[in-house]
Amino acid sequence: MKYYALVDCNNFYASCERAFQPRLLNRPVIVLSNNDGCIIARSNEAKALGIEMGVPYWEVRSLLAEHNVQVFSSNYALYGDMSARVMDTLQQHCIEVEVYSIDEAFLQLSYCKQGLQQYGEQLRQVVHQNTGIPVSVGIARTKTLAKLANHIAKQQTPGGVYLLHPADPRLSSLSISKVWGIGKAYEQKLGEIGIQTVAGLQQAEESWMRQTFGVVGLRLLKELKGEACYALEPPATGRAHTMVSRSFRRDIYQLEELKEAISVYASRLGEKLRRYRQAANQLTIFLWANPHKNRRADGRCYFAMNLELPLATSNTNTLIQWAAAAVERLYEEGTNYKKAGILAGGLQPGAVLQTNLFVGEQQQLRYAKAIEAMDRVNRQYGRHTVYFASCGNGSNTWSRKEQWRSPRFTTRWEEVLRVK
DNA sequence: TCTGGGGTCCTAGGACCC
DNA sequence: TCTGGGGTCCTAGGACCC
Repeated sequence: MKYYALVDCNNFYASCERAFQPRLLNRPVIVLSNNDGCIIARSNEAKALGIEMGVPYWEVRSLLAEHNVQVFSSNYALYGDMSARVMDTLQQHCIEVEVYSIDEAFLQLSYCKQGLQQYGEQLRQVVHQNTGIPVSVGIARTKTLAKLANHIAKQQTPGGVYLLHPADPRLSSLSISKVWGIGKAYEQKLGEIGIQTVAGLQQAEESWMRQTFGVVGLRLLKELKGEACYALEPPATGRAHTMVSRSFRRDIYQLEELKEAISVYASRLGEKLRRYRQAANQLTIFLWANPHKNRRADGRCYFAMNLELPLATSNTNTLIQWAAAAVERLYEEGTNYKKAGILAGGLQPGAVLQTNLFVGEQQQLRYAKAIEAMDRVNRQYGRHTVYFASCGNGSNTWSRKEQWRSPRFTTRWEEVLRVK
């Protein structure tokens, strides 16, 4: 019989902060989103204080101060590196691993000879030993059930490992909102016809699920009943889209500032594309007016423009030109813009060198070399060491806040932990 | 004052074609 | 007066995920 395990890091970002700062142990810790806007990770102590996920920071500032909660800005360099260490450890102990997100992996246990429970406990121990990150392990016959098992492991079992059978009595009191694939809308729709628990949902008619929630709903039901519809995914060969978008620290009214912002985002997009060795055929540039304080008569918030590029590219210079031109056309005076972004689609592999009648190969080669040199310098000395003039010199007043970022302990020599 | 970012998949509906 | 039907492709938008 084939089994799936879901290994999920507990309070991942908060645990990463703790791994290098023992003073944080047993104290409430939270991590904020970009722009220090919302709370996106909480240690158990912080959860116990009633601090909810996704809450704006300013709403709970006094509560945080009152309980001496330790606050951090997101430090993605640190989290990404810690994630890689956790995944390496898992791959050393299981042949079939699907890295599902930065803090989760599915394992397929068909060849596991030991007891499943014991195997889970060993995994937990070795990951903690190698990385300092605590994980929970859920095991079941389908991925959807393994996700649920992991939820139970976190909430209800001291050992952090749970083996779940489709007929487990705990499912008759477990809310459907905990099921992987059921969000707010589906929870409400199911609630309207009296389905609130997982056990209740397991009784639903397959034909009704198919009709009401499409193939996704049907698969979800089958998985809950123990019939596997999702296998381990092979490693992604490349994303379909790549996006860079950011909120501004304050509303922007001026075209020049918007163009500067989109140039910075286009530069980041170029870096991403080049890192994945991809080139984009299509770009979507979008602007958001502030939805919380909309100053427009028509109330519109979203403005976007699609572009087909004559040549697939990952060249920053080209991306900036297209993006800035799109912003000029989208811009309307008097609108308070809060966010902008750039999405690359139609991605092709490699394609560093593209020529056409107007830009000769020699010219392209020179561009490519210049960009390559720029990437190298920025990797070594930090982003924004070399940049395009249209991106401004970084002294703007719109870019994000990052007040409490911890050192990048594992990826920057100058920030390595010092032990006295 | 202050409200995240980056993805995927599916479906409905329009355009177009024969 | 009577005014087809079925297929494909594309896009926008909704739902979900972490």
